[in-house]
Amino acid sequence: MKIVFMGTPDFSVNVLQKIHDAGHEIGFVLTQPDKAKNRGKKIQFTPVKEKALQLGLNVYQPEKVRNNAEILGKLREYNPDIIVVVAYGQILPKEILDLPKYGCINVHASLLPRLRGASPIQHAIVCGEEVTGVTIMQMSEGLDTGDMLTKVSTKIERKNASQLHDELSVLGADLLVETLSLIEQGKVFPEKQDDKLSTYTKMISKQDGKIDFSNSPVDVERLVRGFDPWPGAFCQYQDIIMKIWKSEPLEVECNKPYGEIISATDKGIEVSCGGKVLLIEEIQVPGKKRVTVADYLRGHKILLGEILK
RNA sequence: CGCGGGGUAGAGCAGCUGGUAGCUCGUCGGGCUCAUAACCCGGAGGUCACAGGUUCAAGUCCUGUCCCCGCAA
Repeated sequence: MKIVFMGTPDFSVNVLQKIHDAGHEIGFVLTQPDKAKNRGKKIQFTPVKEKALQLGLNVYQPEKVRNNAEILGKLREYNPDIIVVVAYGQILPKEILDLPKYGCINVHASLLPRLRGASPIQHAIVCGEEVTGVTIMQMSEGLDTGDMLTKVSTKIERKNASQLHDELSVLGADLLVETLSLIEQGKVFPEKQDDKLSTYTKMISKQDGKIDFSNSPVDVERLVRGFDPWPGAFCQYQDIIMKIWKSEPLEVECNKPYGEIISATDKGIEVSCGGKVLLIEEIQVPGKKRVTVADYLRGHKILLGEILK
């Protein structure tokens, strides 16, 4: 098929690669404009741009696709059979959605209609879902509201966001390629989403990683896992920010003030949390790398009775 | 040139105003013990990121480079 690809972050890269590997013709690629990022504010290409250039594809990076005559012109000129959108980061106007023969399809990292929106992977974990997956849908004007074409699911178990992200990226890429051939053969059967069952996820901000020790240890552990590697779950110990990367909820009653440090051994830091106990096993302080609590204790002290907040 | 912390034994850290490196753990050997992540004795292990410079002498001061990380975006 003649395809135009739109995507931006790492999650999209696998999909682009596999479409290419499957032998489809990719007319060009749209990705977000390069931005000054990270330490030093260096201009960085988006992951999709990196991959597209490596594959020898044309790349365009419009600030806005809406009301963009140039992009619309290029699309009309190329006349793709279908547009594949994976975490592009811009809302497509109706004139683009309706342009290709098969319209626009989107790879979304959740089992729709659950977890629509910007951060389905992280929130699948944070919200305590047991199963999540990828849905390929026909795009419509609403946010992740289009008809569903195909799905694949996986158990979350104790995966963190990074692991789940990588897994869903691969599953999604394979599913998309499969879906493309189903579309070609006319074998897809669009299914409407039941809006009553829908949930939405908003964009994550740094502050969302702040731990509230009045919540249950199970919830806190999910936050830790769901926000690994970004933005990370954190709290304050004395005057430093302490990130928590691994933890374990303990089924132990505890009536100490929320956040109070009960013990600190090579096994971890036990902290009062929502009436029970959370065992903190891996931490990070500013300027340093992630370390196990055992390692941290080799060179630092953790004062019992201090309150994490 | 966004702000800042850091690179010292396998791991985590200390080392003040310069004088050939120390702590905890691990590791190896021995001892004690019914036994141990316990305890005792002893040992190995470090070009102090890299390259220059200042100095009688630099991990410790100066300059440059590389790498890691927190914040901010």
